[in-house]
Amino acid sequence: MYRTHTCGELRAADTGKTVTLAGWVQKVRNLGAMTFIDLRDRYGITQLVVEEDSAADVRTAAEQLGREFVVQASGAVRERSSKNAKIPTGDIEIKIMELRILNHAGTPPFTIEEQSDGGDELRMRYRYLDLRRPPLQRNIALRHRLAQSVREFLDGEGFLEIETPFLIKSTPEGARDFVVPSRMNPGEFYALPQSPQQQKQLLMVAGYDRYFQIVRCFRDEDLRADRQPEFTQIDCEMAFVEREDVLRTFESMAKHIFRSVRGIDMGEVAFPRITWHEAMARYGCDKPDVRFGMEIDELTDLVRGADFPVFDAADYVGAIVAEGCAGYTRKQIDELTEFVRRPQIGASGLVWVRVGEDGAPKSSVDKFYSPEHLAAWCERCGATTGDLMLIIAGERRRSLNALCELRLEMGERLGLRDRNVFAPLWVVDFPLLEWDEQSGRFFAMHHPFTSPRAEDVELFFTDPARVCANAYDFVINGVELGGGSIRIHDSALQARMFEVLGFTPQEAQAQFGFMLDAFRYGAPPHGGIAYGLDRWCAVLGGVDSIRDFIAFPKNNSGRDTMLDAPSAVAQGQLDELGLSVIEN
RNA sequence: GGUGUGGUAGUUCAGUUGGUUAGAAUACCUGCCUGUCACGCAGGGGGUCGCGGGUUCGAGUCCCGUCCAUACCGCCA
Repeated sequence: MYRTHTCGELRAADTGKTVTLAGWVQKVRNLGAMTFIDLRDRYGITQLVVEEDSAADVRTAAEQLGREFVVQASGAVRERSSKNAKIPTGDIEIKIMELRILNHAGTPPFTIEEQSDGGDELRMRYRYLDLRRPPLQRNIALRHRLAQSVREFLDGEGFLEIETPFLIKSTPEGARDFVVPSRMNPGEFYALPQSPQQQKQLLMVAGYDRYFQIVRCFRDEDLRADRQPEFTQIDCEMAFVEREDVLRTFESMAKHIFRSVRGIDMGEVAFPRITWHEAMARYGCDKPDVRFGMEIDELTDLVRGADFPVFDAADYVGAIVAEGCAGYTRKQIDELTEFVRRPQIGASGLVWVRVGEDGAPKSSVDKFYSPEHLAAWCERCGATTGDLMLIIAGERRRSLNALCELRLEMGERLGLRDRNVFAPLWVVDFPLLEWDEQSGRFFAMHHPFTSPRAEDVELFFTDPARVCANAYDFVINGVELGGGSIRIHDSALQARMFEVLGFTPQEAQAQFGFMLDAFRYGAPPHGGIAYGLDRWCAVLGGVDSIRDFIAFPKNNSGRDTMLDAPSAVAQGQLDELGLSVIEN
């Protein structure tokens, strides 16, 4: 037996026990006649002591120790003469009677501590060392608890966890597929699933009316802090349900998760819902952070005809009000102007109105607008004494996006985005289709199996651009944690969808024939949702990046720097697959 | 594909207007030390300043190119 206890569990009550611990040497403090060794495992740190009266072989072994050596130590638990309140085991130490070096270790390239001194790149290359650090261990444990909590809840609701294949068929819609060449079928390729969408719908046809899977998904697109080429979905689907059933079920799941992972009781009240159009108008984006107000108000109708060319030329003028910010200095406002003019935000400028102590508004456009004008704007936006109104004008979509970013920035500056506050929200009634100028065709905003709202089905055959989808996104704190829809289960409606998307019936049959066939044999009404497990982790952990919750993530270029993947393969492998690589 | 930021000791970083032998902290090595827990004290070793080119009497510093990392935009049904 390598150990009787872990390094995190011994307390003063264990005094006198003879124990054996095993772990990694965190630190050796040699004071001459006595040596203290901090022994670490994932449960904690326990102090070991070697003294002058210790056996010679113990003292010899202790002298050889270096950081991250793997050792086994036996001895008696005793109370410390000077206690350490910083660690849970700080009241005791182990007087070593036997010390066995189980393995030597080279000096690690960075310190294995709460706060490491290693940069991202280095820690990624030595991920197994980074994973020894307590913050990462906590993250990985949080991920585990989340997954357990999900299984617990869904199992209780009668969902079956069913595995679906990773080697499937490539489809041209949506994100790029990772493709896998087939040796037995030269010149042909599998694709890795972007999600098990089709399979889960087929499971509904197959009668498994409540399905879920915690499943890896793959998308060959560029990465972000919250996007990895392989990521994990909590994929769920239900049959014989309407939107309301799905929202209610998964609202309960969200509450269950918060309770079991964070100990937060979100109460009985239903999560707020907002339509997509409303979200765009009030927050400028489809995943609003509703931890704070500062909503957008449109001023377009109030600003026309005052010979201010910028506003007259704009097809949209909108504003947010930063409460109590009338005292912002020229420098601070210049900073905000710089912020909204950054290319990725793309506003051309920022107009401000300050409401002074006397209640009189002053603005950067006083030349063009009377105090009455400004007062009308203030009334529209609800700006009162001490407030700062920030106005952006231009093309509608772009200006709303800029206002959205500005709102988030101001929320951050004003401390309104507390990481321990969670504001969940359903965004519903997304447009079904998006017109793409470049290719001159519609694309499904969600995916081509998304059903129109019942009331829009007729419109779908006459004016598809105006149709709303029976789709919903789950958003917390401005992060899209999941999305889903009620699916099409009617083959005529599905055929119409492919027609609108510009597929000929032959193309639709070639790509999705198995779905269309299946729908001819009794598809029940069904719908579902898929959550990003990694993003759930990040939100619950209060951080922006999902990488710290993935044991072995990819870097920004999609590389695994530890494995050095992707990499070239041997010519023989290529020959077998009937592939050749073009050098450039 | 694009924009911003960064790349100097094992590591985290500083490095002025282009000017002597490129510094600090930490880690590492050696010695001393009986209550440390960021142990302390004394000493020591450690550098292709990402790479290539250019300007210059002289480049870590300026210019061009390139690679890598990172955040974002495009992209992500």
